[in-house]
Amino acid sequence: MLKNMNFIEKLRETGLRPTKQRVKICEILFNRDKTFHFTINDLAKKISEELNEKISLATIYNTVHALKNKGYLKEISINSDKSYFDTNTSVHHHFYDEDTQQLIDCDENEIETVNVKKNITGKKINSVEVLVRVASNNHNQN
Amino acid sequence: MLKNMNFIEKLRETGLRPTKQRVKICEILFNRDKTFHFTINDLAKKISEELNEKISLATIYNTVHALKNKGYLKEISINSDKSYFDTNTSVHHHFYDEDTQQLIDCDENEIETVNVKKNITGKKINSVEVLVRVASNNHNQN
DNA sequence: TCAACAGTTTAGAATAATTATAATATATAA
DNA sequence: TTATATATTATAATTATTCTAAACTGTTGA
Repeated sequence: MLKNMNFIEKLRETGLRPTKQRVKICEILFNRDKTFHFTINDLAKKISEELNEKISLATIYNTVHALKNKGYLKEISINSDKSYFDTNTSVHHHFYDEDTQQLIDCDENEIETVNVKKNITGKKINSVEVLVRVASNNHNQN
Repeated sequence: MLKNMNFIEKLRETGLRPTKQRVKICEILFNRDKTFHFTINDLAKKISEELNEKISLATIYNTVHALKNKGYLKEISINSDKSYFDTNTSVHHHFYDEDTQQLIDCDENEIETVNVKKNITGKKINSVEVLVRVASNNHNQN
């Protein structure tokens, strides 16, 4: 998925026009070794730091949503006040460090398969994900 | 926890002044058999339906947060765009129906104990919760 | 190559959810 | 019952996100 390279082709393949802005954003998001967890705000900051030119906030929102809709990004809700995106789009689990408010990916094999016994009639399960909240001291654990 | 009754005493016990508004809100939230999942908006609507007098939105926010801080409510993040509260404050799991956007509680025994193998050094685990997303058809499963 | 069109970007306005403010009101302790 | 601390309220402010409409750009095909 969009790793290391030629984002122009990658974007085109999925029907997203490879505009200058989209390509730049892809470079920032996907030209890295490990998963990147970010908020729109983080991303906007990174863009203005690493790039010379500015990209409008509206475009950042649009692009992130376009990438999300094409399956290149995944949205994760932890806090009501922040929306995180994750470049790791597989079904996987997370640790959330309540001290630093950081998200940490958790490999499938680091949490034993979750056995769900309940069934909602007429519905099928789309995903089963675990959130492990950690902190160094006695925090309020909401 | 604040079930069935005398909310005046209950509130006082935890250092929350039992004002008229807080007692009313407690009655709406906790005078019920099953768990109540709601957004601030849901609650505001319910208040204006079931009560004659109005309670200001600011008060509703303040009260919900006060109740949350005292451990009477739990906040749950599913969508970035909605913040749910839950009158069931125990560590427990949820089903989320993506068709209806409804939260459904899941008893501890309906999901087998989750075995977390990973450790974050220097941190202790506060909670381990599972979110099972369900839908009737092939939905986008973000 | 280039014109035409559809899709995209942009600044700024609009909206929605939440929080802050400051005046008024209320609960509680003495 | 009075003084004081705390709560409520309407409204303003703030924040995150989405909308809008004009200007711009990528792509297609003549």
